[in-house]
Amino acid sequence: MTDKQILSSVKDQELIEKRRTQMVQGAITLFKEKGFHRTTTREIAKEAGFSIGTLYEYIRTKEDILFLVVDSIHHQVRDQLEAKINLATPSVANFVSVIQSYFHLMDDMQEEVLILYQEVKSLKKESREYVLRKERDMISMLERVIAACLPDEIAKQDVELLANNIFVQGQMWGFRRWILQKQFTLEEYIDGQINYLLKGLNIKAQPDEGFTQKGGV
Amino acid sequence: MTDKQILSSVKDQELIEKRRTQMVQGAITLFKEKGFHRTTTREIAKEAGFSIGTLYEYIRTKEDILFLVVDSIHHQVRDQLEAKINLATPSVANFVSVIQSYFHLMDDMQEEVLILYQEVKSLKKESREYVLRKERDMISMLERVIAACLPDEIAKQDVELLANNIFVQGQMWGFRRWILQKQFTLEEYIDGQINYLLKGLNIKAQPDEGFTQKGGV
Amino acid sequence: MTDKQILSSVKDQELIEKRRTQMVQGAITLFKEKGFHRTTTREIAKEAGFSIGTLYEYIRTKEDILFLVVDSIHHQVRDQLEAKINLATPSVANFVSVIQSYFHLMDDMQEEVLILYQEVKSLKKESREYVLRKERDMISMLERVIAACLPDEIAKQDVELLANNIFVQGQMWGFRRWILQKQFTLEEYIDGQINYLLKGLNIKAQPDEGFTQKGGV
Amino acid sequence: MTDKQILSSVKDQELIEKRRTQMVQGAITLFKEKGFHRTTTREIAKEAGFSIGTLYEYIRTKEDILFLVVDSIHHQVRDQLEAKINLATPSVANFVSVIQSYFHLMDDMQEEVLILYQEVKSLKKESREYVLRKERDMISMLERVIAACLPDEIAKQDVELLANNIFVQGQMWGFRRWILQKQFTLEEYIDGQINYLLKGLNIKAQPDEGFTQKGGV
DNA sequence: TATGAATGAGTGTTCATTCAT
DNA sequence: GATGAATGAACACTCATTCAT
Repeated sequence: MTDKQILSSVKDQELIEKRRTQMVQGAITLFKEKGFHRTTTREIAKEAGFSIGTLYEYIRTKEDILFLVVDSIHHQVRDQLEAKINLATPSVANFVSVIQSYFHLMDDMQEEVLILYQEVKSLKKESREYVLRKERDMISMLERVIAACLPDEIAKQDVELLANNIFVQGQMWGFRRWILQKQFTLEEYIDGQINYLLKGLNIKAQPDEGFTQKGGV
Repeated sequence: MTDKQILSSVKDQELIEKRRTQMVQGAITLFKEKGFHRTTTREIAKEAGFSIGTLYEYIRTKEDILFLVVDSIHHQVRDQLEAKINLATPSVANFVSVIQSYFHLMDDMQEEVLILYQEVKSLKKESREYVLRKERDMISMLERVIAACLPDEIAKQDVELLANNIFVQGQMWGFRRWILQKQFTLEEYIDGQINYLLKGLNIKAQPDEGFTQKGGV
Repeated sequence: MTDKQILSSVKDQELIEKRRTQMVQGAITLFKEKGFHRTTTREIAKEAGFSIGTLYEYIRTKEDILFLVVDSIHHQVRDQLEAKINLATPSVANFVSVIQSYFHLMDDMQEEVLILYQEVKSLKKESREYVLRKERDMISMLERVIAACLPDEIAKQDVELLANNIFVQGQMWGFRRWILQKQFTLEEYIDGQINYLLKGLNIKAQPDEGFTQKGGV
Repeated sequence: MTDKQILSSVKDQELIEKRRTQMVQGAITLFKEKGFHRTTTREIAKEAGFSIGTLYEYIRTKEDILFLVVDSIHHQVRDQLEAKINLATPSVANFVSVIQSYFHLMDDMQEEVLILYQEVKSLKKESREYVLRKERDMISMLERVIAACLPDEIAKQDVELLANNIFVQGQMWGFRRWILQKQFTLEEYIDGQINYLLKGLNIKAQPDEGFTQKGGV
């Protein structure tokens, strides 16, 4: 549904998907290093493994690449987060576990998230709005988890604020790594944040164990 | 101390300061609109009120301008925040008041803070580290306020985490305005955040009033 | 005889003719709109109803298409003009009628003639000379009509000049339409031109009627 | 008054004029050879004697160059023609002399006139209309000459037709040179055309001399 | 000190043409 | 014979930076 918006001269849908995946992977690699503006379409083509002419068979403008990249990152985050959410038997432990997974995910995708933050404003209005809508969806996912697991304790507006805070605290681990990652290990950071969250909600944390799952996400 | 790092062909220190102030103001105006990469040195010179030749008498490269801009924004934030901090008689109310001031400040400087977030990575390593050091200073200010006003209740690592959270929550109001400012007024946002902070610290909020000062920052 | 000069990978002569006809029709449509240089081979293929690969099975270069187009236009003009010429019983009325037919033809083919004028110089020397030879043939046709119908009154060089003038005045109706077609109807234009022609030749025009045939060409 | 429409980053008006003159001369040289589309902006810059960057200080787009070229050619033709027109004591001889001058001028400027014919359609609507208006002015000049010198003999619509015919016959000498210049010398061509003109107007040509001035234009 | 014209490497993008399937 | 994905040379245009005045 996404990719249809980006026009391609090539007709074979599978090929389009394959080439765009290559393109996006190459672009992400380069954007991490040098950002969108300092990266050349030629460099992206080379990194993706095909010629500049071929690149432009699958997109119309450089901005299209940025859109595909941003969209792809969102998809990854969303899909992986969704996989962690199981609201069959909602509970505080359930909530905690989702938050932990989300923080680990943000750890894995630090640099991708940085791209999101730094380059979204380079998109044209329409694409930007599309992307922001996607982000709202992700926050909604967190809201649903909160509402399901902590049902009676918290007003609608508080749910929203909480979801936003969690969302940003996860991203913060990555885009403020130069300070946070000197002061905390990931586990410490997660424990600390969850601790405050629960206390702020007047929920008792289990006293004798950290919240952090041991095995990573 | 800052400006000495940026070389200028001009000798007159006062003049340097004056021209750079013009230049930075022009640049900020333009960066808000179009970001660093899409803004031309010519445009900056024009906006500043002098010629491109003159511009280059006071800097060496376009990146120098970005550095000056980022540095200037930091200074502004820092100075205004410092003015709000009075630790003569530390108290919870005192802490709350500083946080409120900081949030109002972040509201005023939304777009400047956006520049910080989106363009710092365009600085060369050395400048970037300089800028990040400045940011650390600001977080330290918050840490000092926390440590002074809430002395016994909170471990060192928690202070750090808290300071970072507050710092980012303030910035978040601006750079996530497209979602937050649809859901909350500034006062609601501030009240909500402070509420959680204090509850997370097991401090009772005064029951019969919002925390928000009425008269703006 | 023409098409043999343009090489094709395909052997079947009928197919060649069919495909080239499609190609030429598509190309003319596009050239009218945007000219030769602004029209893409891809666009021509699409307009012709087959793929770019197929297009190149029937020609060698883009210029070949232009040649085919120009040649085709010439053929059309020539064939239609030839059909109007009947020198069995030559007379002034006969002459007038041919001229009228020619002017009507030029009216019908305004845009095609424009292509001739604007793009012939884009042909390589050899093709250009071929095309110009064809044009000379058409002028010769006019010369023959003049010589046959107005035999005694006019020297050889004058015949040539006259033929050229008539030829250009016909084209002029199309390629200067932005001015002529505001000032004259086609009938007025034809009458006017023929009037001068005959007076310049000291031939009396029939006093009580316009020369213009009523039923178009 | 013309050039103001083409924006330049350079402020010095004299310099603009100088550089644009260089540019236009270089461009004309190249357009004669290869036409507008096959000529590169870099080639124009080189031919003009400056860098591609400098070229773009004086224009915005390649089309601007074409406009300047077309406008310059028109100016030249117009100015030179105007210099030949002296209607103080109008007479048939006067008329003949202007026509002769015009034909000689068209001979001198054959290739420039070709550019006019072949490239005007590459201009955007607005510029094209501006150029066509200029051309109408030139035809008006011819109309005025005709009306002044041959006052009683010819209706308004006939004046218009005549002016257009003369105008095109002049240009035709150049853009149909491959045929005309094989059949006629310039003098023969001029004599022939004027001869028909006058006969068509029932004016007696002086019997014992050609009309052609001996000394060229 | 101030100016602004000059520079040219670099960028996004196009498009005629090829060739494996 | 037909297809259309791949190619890369070529192009118009930009912009940070310099330097003579």
